[in-house]
Amino acid sequence: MTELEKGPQGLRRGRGARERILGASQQLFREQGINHTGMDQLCAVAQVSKRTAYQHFTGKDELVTEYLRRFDPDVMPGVFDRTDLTPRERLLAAFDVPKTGPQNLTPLCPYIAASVEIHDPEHPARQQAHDYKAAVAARLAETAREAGATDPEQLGEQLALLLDGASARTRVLNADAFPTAAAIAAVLIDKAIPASVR
Amino acid sequence: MTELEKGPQGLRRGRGARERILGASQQLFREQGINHTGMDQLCAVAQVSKRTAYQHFTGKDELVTEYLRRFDPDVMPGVFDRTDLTPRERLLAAFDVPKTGPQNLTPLCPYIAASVEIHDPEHPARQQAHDYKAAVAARLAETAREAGATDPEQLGEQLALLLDGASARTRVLNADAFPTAAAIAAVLIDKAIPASVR
DNA sequence: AGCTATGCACACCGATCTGTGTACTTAAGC
DNA sequence: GCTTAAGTACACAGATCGGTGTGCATAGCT
Repeated sequence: MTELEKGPQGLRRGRGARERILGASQQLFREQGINHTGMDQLCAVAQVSKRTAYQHFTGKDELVTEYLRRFDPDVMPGVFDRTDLTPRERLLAAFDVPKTGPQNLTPLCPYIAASVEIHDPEHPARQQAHDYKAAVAARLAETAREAGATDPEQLGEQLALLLDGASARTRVLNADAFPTAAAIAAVLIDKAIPASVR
Repeated sequence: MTELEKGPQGLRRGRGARERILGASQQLFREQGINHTGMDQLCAVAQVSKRTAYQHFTGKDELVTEYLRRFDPDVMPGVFDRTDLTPRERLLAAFDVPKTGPQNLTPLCPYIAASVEIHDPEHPARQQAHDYKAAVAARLAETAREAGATDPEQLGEQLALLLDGASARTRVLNADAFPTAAAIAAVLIDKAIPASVR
């Protein structure tokens, strides 16, 4: 993808130091948060020297931003590409998120986490989070339109809010809040789609 | 309130160092987050020597916990004590939160912020957050029962999720998400209260 | 072989963090 | 005036933070 794979001279050394750094970021930022993960530990997990890390990224800020950008290509994988489901089923499938965190819980959305951990609203990572959340709402609205909703944009924004609420609440309460959100979603979807379409 | 106001010997010195420390916490933790607020800065704002701060609190952890505990007594002031409103109106009033943050936005709920900033689920501050959120849901459920909802507990949990979603989403998008949440709430409330009661 | 880009190991910098040790000051009660 | 509790000022410890400088090893291309 990047220009690094085919430099003027080869660079097969570590077979992708950048990948390992971003992989370690994904693991550590999720497990311990962004602020509590030092560059030393991150480089140790990535099996990369600190010097190399700072040759790939100008600083931790850029690394965090790139870490968030990595989720962009696949906005909610396993939801919108489920062509075997009806649009309505796809909207509900968005609330069936994998529970890969501790206590068999869904880990906090990394974009919410970053937006809370990083206080500066002008930080590029915050911008990434903003863009991603807007993209999710747009995808939901698009699917809502397919499902025949009268006001797809509104429904998309509503469902997006439910997802964020479930994510945040799951973290605070240490209990799965997505079923509650899904129940609300079902109500909103049924209300937004006129009976004639069903 | 505390045993400090009337010690064996007087202690009018600073007229409540503890209060000033907690006041500074409230301001700084909100404005810059918990992790990005050092004890030095906090003590400077509170006009208290660092030595005194550590005589009132065993450490920053205890200070953070106490800072959160301070919100407990008044769970959502200006909502549940509005006797001039019907129970239904009170439920909707919960979404009419003051916008005291930057850009005329509602600042992120301090309990969500603490739950994200503090990674350890066993941290007493996390427990505080858990208890508070459970208390809010209980209060909402109680009011829902007054309003005649068929399943008050469910409605309370749903509305609590909406509040958390609005708070988190406002932070991520830098845009007020509470109107959207209030619209959903209105739908849920109307659906939960049988027509015969209205 | 020689050049060059990439990466590593390791020491190191300055800043900042939580938390303490020490000696001095102030106010209240006896 | 003496004692005692509370607070202050200030230096400092120990750790960690993000980030750099330096010298050396390695791999691919020409």
